[in-house]
Amino acid sequence: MQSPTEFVERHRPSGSRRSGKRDVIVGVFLEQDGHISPDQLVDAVRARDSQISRATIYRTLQWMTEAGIARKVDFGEGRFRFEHAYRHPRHFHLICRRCKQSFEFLSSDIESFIDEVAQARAFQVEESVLQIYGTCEACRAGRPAEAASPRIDSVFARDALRMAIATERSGLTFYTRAAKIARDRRGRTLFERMAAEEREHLSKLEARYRELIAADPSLEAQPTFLFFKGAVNGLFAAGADELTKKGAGDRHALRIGIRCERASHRFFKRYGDRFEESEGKRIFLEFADEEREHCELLVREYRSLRERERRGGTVKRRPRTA
Amino acid sequence: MQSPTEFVERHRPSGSRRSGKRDVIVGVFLEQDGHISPDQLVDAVRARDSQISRATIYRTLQWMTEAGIARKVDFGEGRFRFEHAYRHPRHFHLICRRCKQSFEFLSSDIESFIDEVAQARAFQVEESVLQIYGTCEACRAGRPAEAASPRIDSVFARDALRMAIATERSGLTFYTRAAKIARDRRGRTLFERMAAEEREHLSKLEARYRELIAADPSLEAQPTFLFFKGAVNGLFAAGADELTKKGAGDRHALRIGIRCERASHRFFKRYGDRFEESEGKRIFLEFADEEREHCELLVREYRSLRERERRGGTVKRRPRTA
DNA sequence: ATAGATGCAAACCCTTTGCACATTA
DNA sequence: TAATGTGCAAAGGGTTTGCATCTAT
Repeated sequence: MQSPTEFVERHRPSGSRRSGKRDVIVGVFLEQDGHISPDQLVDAVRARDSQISRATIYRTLQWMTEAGIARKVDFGEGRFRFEHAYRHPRHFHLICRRCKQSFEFLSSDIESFIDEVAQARAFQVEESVLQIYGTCEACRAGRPAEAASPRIDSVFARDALRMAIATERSGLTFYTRAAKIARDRRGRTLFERMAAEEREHLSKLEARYRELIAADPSLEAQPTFLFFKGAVNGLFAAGADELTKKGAGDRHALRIGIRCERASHRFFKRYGDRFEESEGKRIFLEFADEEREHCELLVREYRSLRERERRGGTVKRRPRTA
Repeated sequence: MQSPTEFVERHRPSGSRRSGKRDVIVGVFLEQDGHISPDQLVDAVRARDSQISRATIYRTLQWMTEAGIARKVDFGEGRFRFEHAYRHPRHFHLICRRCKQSFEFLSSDIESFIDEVAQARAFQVEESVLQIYGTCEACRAGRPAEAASPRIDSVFARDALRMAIATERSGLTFYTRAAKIARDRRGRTLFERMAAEEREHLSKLEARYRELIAADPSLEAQPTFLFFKGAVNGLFAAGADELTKKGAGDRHALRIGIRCERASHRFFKRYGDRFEESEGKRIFLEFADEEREHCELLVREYRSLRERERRGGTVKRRPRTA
């Protein structure tokens, strides 16, 4: 796992010189969590070190933003705030107007609809900002603001795992059902093997999940960071439905499987790529890899099945290029 | 349909006095479309009338915002912009960073996921801001910015109609299927009647749609304003699916129908209520009313069916309160 | 030696406000 | 007449910048 220093080094632009003051500012900034205003940063920096000018802090904020170390956010307060990107994926915000606290989340569902809208307009998206203003639970209940949650990084990892697990589960359902439905023995064997493999991956992912929770038991109770309802439904669950509806043959089932694995791969890959270095990112990319392997396996089987059909003359339909 | 003057009168707060200058500012403001900055408004106002002080314009903008005539928006430019609410529902924005133009849209899909996220956090939503930054089609193609589209009002009405039509269609499918499946004659008759009614409403809505398009043929080609994929799938389509899956009996089918009509009613009512006075709002509310009537009809039939079952002793299951 | 970093204060931009004056109910 | 609205200029907050000075490469 990447350290803050490595993170900064990786982002440092080539033309720029090292400077003690900037290092202090960047260091202090990375220690903050949440979305701080330049003023807050000035206070925090001055607490640690001597007299650093406000201008330098503004300049360093700009420098960090350009380097990708900081993100400038605007909560409509008439001034900007900054959040750091270290182990901190882009996200949306729920903003309490009473206590000014903000809560972060991501939703692959919302993002996929955003993509859809943009596509309908042939609009090329660079950045999406979603801010939900209102009153948080604590404020409505008259309770004091809650203690800061653990670093978002772990919550993100937790949800990435949950997402992978949910996908793996729907995959398991899919292959189990496919095995039951399969007509020829070889197809059944493959599907059973896939089901077994999903089961194995599943237990690995679950073990990893338990490990994560064991390392920090408070993690489990943290509110969801990554919402992904449609994502999972859209992957294997829909495929499993399709299986039952159409009374599909083996080859058809294979095709559905390939489609699902491919969609799943693409999904996890895309998400993984989008995020800054983090545990969640790694989980996504690893899972994307597994899905790619599954996909290749199915494709090989599909080809071999068609080959056998052709040779054995048992071709039921017109040969079609996948 | 409401005129700008009526609109302003309806929103004028009781304590405030009439004033010629304010009237001019409000008038000029309502003529603008898009999201204008105070500076732009100053220019526009001064072009029409004498010397109105910048301070007055700022004060009037604040006055309009409090009165609900204007909405303050923040595109992260370090200053605010204002858009008027006259025949102009709240919406989300696609913002082109190159030409600074912004495109408006709404998505019931996104909004329902926002609700879901908020609910998971027990967060009470007051306002959601979604801004998608990027490059618009015209800019990417090197074309000049497109001519201003017709007033968003008509596009909104068009999409409200499309949405109602889509819902009506899925309702028609539902009742047609229900009629086919129905076991007893009376149930079949009811479903057939409902199907006929949906068909009639459908043709009315379609006529209205054609009328709208005839009044302004350019309307049809306008990009979607209101996205509603999930909404329609979530209403009758899911109900129709359920019918086939479960091989439901008449009573069950009635229950599903009631649930769908109710969901549909709630959906259109909620949206209608949320919008400012506009043609789209009216369409939503009218449609909500129709769905409520359907719902009542089904409920009456459901009660009578249960009554007959009880009297005739043909009660198949435990009597349960709906 | 030279480009980049820093401090200071002034400038900037957008917006709000105090106060005297004008206007409306 | 009493409460609002208007103009002017000044103040306000947040942010950027010009310029002299310093410092890392």
